[in-house]
Amino acid sequence: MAGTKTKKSDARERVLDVAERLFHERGYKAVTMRDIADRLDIRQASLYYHAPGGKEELYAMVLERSMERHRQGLEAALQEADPDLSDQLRAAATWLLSQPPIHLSRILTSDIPTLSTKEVKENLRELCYNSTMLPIVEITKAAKRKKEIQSNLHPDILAHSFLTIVDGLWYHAEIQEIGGSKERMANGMIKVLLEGLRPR
Amino acid sequence: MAGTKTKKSDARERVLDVAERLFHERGYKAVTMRDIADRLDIRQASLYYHAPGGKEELYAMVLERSMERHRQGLEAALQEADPDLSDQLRAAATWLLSQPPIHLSRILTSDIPTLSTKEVKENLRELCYNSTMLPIVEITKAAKRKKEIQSNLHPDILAHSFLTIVDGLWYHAEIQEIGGSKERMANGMIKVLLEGLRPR
DNA sequence: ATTATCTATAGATCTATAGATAATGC
DNA sequence: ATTATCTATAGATCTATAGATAATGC
Repeated sequence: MAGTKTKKSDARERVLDVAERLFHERGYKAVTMRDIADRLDIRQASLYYHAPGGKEELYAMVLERSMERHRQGLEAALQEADPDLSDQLRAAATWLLSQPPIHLSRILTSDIPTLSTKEVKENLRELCYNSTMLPIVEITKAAKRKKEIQSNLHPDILAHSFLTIVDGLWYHAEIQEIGGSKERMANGMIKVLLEGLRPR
Repeated sequence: MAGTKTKKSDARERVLDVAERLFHERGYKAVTMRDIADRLDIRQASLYYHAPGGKEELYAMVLERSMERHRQGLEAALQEADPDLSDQLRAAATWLLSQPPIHLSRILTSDIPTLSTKEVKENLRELCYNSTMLPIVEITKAAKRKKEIQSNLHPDILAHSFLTIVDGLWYHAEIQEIGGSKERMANGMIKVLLEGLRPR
């Protein structure tokens, strides 16, 4: 009698999975409730059972779930990795590349701003920050304390740059075989960030 | 009799100005023809005089014009700057920050993919590449030839990363006073890319 | 004649609501 | 009773077309 089925709500998870895929791939406005329903082989109206608040609520649920997953994944990856920044960044990149691309900059500058309620927007923005940027900010701060790195740049800028760089790797990997796997590219970019392009 | 007015078509330029502003700010799908018309204080249908092909054509015209401007601006900035990479990148960043943010990654991964004709998509993608990435790719290649830098990363990845980093500075500058102007942040990030975060 | 607008409107699409139906679990 | 779907449809919004109008430039 191993419980093979429906822990709590199987249908709900399927809806969120498909919605997440589409929202993250195309952006909030480019996805219709019908697109999501079609992929689930259900009727568009049926989505309102899972998200009575409509499309905005569905998007918020999706973003909350995926950000929470990233927060946990990043923190776990960082705890397991060696304490030096190079390994930490590699571990973070490995986690990020094990998941679908976030498109963080689009989420922050396009998707969230089109939502209608100020409060939801602010909550989601903060959630994005805490889940993706904060973990990276923390390790750069720690590295700075240990004199491992030296920079007068604001840690937020470093963290944001790191995340958008990793996001960008998906694009290159899709467009053409540019030279190796995403993970190799990530390692190369991390080396650049730490050692610089100029020969030492 | 200094010709103060309408060189060729004043109205057309105004339409493209407003459309560019909105499309680049919010993304293709989040902007309606009505949004654009409202800002111009004209009727929505009047836009079809300037863009008979409709919204997609208007977007293509906007993107073509703005990419062409960036190509020229970047090339001019790079020619005037010192030949060493540090100055070249600073000049590029200064130009980019003198213009509204491009949101290049969103254009490439969200806006262009939602267009309907394959040919238009491919042309616009190529135009984006040639106008923004190619100039940066060229200077990194030249720097590599001169042994100024050393890296086995694909130049496209470096160029793309550079552009999305600069794009990201707008976000930080908007959100809160993080520590200085965008130009200062750009210089800081360029220094990181060249010298690395680790103390030399 | 050309340029740049307008009004009116068709047709498509999209979100959302109301209420019915069927299956499962107590 | 709860869960998860369905049908039918209202209402809003959005793109696009047809044809009229007014000003300007030859």
